[in-house]
Amino acid sequence: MMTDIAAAFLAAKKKYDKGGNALAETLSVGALCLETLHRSATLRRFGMFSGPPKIEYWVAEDGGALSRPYRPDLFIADLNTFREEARDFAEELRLGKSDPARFDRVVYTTVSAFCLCFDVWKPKSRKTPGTFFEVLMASAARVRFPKLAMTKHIPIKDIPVAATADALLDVTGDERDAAETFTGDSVSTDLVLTNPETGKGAVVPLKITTRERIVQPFAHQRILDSAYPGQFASFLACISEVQRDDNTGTVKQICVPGTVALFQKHLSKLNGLYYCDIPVRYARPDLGSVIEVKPLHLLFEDMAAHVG
DNA sequence: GTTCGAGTGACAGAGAATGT
DNA sequence: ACATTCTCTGTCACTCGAAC
Repeated sequence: MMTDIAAAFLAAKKKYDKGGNALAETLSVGALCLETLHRSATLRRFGMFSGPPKIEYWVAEDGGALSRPYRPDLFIADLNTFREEARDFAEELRLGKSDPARFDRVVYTTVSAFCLCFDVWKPKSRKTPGTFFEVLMASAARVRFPKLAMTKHIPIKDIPVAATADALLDVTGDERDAAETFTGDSVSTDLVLTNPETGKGAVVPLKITTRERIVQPFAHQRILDSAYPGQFASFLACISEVQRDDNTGTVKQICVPGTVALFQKHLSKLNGLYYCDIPVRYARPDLGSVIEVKPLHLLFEDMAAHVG
């Protein structure tokens, strides 16, 4: 059964890589995952996030293998309901306006169903769920913004290194010459949408979890700020930040609010953090006053506002 | 073939919270 | 007051798959 899911995903990715619109395909993969979970796994309560507020999490289980925790209140468990919601979601994207709750729930369910399948039946494959999230959101963006150019890389051309980086090192003349003539630089991200008319671009790093890589979007934004001042804005899009604690039967939200605030104040400014499932710690006003943390359905609106 | 990036389990140190 | 446990954050090691 995992071969079916993997094959369906591969076909969708292939179409997306070739520049096609793979939204319908990725949503179908989500439905296939949901169907497979109902047929071959048990969906059951796992435990609570300690809060406040307390939040209930469920897991998928098969043959002793447990999935990551998911939120049943955001997860469309019924297959027929999901198919209907997914169809409406795609239609609304085409029209350029989305129902907020539907947007978050469809994305959350599609990605979570895929993750749960991989957690239970192909746990060694760590990278694939993140790629799936990327293909889904990029395909959705392609439908929502047909006029914007879509890439994954931003070339950094002909910018003297001495002018872009802070003068932290007192390099010798030879070293500086070597650095200034290096021209192969490029910022590699998940998704970049650029308006050909205004030249403005939205950079969207897409991550299942930011843990361990949180510095990356800030570093990229900093590079872009010095290479193309005022042109690019970053919108960090994530699903959730949770981890099972099997010792206590609880769910932990893995957050680094101090680090995020520090980077936002002193490294570079992201336009915002966007979550399907905003971690409790990130929803608090002390962090919100430093960086905006919003539900995922506002992502496309905010991107549109930036690129014009 | 090799290299590289993404995601995850595990763990360590600091400091806070709790127990005795 | 002291000891123990918990929480928060940062880091390492590892695997897989994509890219070269």
